[in-house]
Amino acid sequence: MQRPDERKRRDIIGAAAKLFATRPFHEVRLEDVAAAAHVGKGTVYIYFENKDELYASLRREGFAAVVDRLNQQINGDDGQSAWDVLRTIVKELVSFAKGHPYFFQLMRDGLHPQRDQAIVEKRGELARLIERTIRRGIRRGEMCDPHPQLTAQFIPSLVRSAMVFGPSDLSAEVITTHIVRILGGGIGRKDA
Amino acid sequence: MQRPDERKRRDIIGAAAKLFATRPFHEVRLEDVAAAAHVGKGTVYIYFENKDELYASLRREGFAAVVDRLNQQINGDDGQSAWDVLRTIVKELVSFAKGHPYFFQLMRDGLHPQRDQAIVEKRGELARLIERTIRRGIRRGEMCDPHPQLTAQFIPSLVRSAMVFGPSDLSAEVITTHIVRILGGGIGRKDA
Amino acid sequence: MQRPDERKRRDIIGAAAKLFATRPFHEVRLEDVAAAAHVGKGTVYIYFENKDELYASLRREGFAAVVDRLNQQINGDDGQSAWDVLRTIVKELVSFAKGHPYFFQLMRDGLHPQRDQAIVEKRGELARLIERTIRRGIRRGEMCDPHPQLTAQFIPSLVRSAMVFGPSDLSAEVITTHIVRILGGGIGRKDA
Amino acid sequence: MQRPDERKRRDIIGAAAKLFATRPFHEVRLEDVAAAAHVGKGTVYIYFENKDELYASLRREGFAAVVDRLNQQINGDDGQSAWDVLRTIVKELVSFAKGHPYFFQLMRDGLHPQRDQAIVEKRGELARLIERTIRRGIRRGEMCDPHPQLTAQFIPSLVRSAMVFGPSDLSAEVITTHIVRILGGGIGRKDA
DNA sequence: AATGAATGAGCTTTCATTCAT
DNA sequence: AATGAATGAAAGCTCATTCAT
Repeated sequence: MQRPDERKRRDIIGAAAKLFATRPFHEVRLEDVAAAAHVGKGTVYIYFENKDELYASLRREGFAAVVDRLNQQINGDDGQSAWDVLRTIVKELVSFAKGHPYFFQLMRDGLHPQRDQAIVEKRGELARLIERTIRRGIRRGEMCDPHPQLTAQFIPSLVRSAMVFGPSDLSAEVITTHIVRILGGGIGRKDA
Repeated sequence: MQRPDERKRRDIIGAAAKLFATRPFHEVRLEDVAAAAHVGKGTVYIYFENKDELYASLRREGFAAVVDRLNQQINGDDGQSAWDVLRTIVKELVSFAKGHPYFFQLMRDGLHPQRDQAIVEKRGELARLIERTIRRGIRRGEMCDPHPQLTAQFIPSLVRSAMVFGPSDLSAEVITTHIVRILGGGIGRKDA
Repeated sequence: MQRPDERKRRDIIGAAAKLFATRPFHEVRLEDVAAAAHVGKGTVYIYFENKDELYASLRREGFAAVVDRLNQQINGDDGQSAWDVLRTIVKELVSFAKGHPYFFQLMRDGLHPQRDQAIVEKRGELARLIERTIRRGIRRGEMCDPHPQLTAQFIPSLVRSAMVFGPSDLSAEVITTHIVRILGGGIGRKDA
Repeated sequence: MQRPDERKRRDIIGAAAKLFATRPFHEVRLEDVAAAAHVGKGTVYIYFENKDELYASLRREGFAAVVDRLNQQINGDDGQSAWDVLRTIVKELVSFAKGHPYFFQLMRDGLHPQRDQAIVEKRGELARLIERTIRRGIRRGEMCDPHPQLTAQFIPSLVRSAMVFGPSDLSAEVITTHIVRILGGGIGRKDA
């Protein structure tokens, strides 16, 4: 007697992530997802209610993974400056994006939007995490930002932008540095 | 590309833009587009080859409109500082986004991506226009940016980000100012 | 510009009736119905919501046709005796059953039962029509029946029974006569 | 046909009877049957070849049970009048129908018909048993029926009709009496 | 023997596209 | 040119059946 297999679920999610990021939703046939995950078509329906649910799970879990990773990286040290934390956040986002090109693209999809409350929730969690860091920076006198909430939304977007539209030969390091640089001082002339 | 009734063509594009921005591609039925444009289903096929072409046209023309507007605003005065130009660009992008929320969301859709070469081309045109401005700023000693190409991609993304995920009660003025402010000096502490 | 075609609807109903009576519901593929009606698969969905609805329509309209025919045959003459009317009813039911072997079988299907209110309604209409005749016979002293409502249900069942399980070589006349004979005097010994 | 656990087999048959009588064949999932019988899905396949076979077994055994019961009731006394026997038959049929509403409905299902030869056989056995009684009545001068074969089919149908479509508050006694009454003398006026 | 996870044939249904009017 | 009825390819999904445990 077999038990539902968590590993199989992850296989399916993985295969789906790849396919959904490769082509638009309606061009991904469930049969292909199943084949890519080396399971039967019906098996997908054991682990996911339907195609929409599979897609939503994908995004939900992608967010959760990022947020978890960020929380781990950040929570430990409390002595860090807000800028250290912000750099860590950007660095993690970029590194995650490089490692999971599929997830990241799906996570910032603005067209399958507010439908799934859990995703909105997760996105908000990420945004709040960033916003909190900025506000801490302001309190500590390290930062100055009249709209930290808006800026918090900007940061993942900058990462996405670099990944999706930017030159493909840039390293994670370069992208991270450039984003932090802009946040730090813009692109105005630097004088001594 | 003159077609029998140019007004009808615009009606269809308008209706399509609204629907495509509201729900994902595969949930937009051509029948809905036709109904929203107050034409018959067959009529859509007189003006557009097929659904994909309609979607591509939409995005292509959206880009063209933005680029045209920017070119008009910028080309006139050549005496302006690069910062003036950049502020104009951001302002125009935000204003266009506010006026055409549908177009703008579609134009930055990262999921139906490099398929249509003409769109990649158009997106590139916009990016180059911005990049050129930054490079001019650098040449004139007004700006300092080791990756102007990347920064050029950032700017429309910031606008999109503000529109799609930002608090919905922000005015165009506020958004513009915030983006320019970050580009100008980041969110670091401002000292005299 | 074509208009929805009532003839096409009847074609589909006809083809469906034949198939649904030939094999059980789940063995009737919509594709076969479409083929038998000489229309495309999608066309069926223009005229009927789905397979269940098609089946229900079939039964609904079958009942309506029988009831209509009976009403026509009966309403005219009011001078007739209740027995004349009852014989007409049986005769019509048998003749309808012989002419529409498919409809009749579907109409008395006891397994797709109370689901569709309209069918229950129609079945009730037929039953009441028969019951009314019996009650009239009782009032006129021509009949004697302590449970006319139950007897009214018996009559279509006798017809169905003869059609579905009876020897297939019996003529409509013989069946009608036998049913009326039983109703008239049972199978007890007839003495002068 | 002894099987490992005869009780389990009966559980499955019982659960299946209930479900198959409640909804049409294609809406009964084997999983539901298994659940209702408190066994695993695979277990059903140990006792029955497949779904069709399960359904057929159900009906076959239902018929066998009825026929057995009737034979027991009848064969004993040979001194009885044909009417006594006929009344016993009707009474047993009604009582069986009340006790096994599921079986009885299925046994007269006209839509899954002549497929299974064994069922046709069983149905024929019941019909012959009744027909024989009528013929005996005729021989003894107690009955008069030009089509005993047809009448034999009528009798179980009348029972089914009363069960499925008749008012649900009628007792077995009333139904039996009414059927026998009709067979005995129809619904014509009774004169001294 | 018993189970229920896995499978995929096969069904229903949708919808882009065609085309007669 | 304009329409929407008609079409059927193609997709999602179900569920009878199998089989590893």
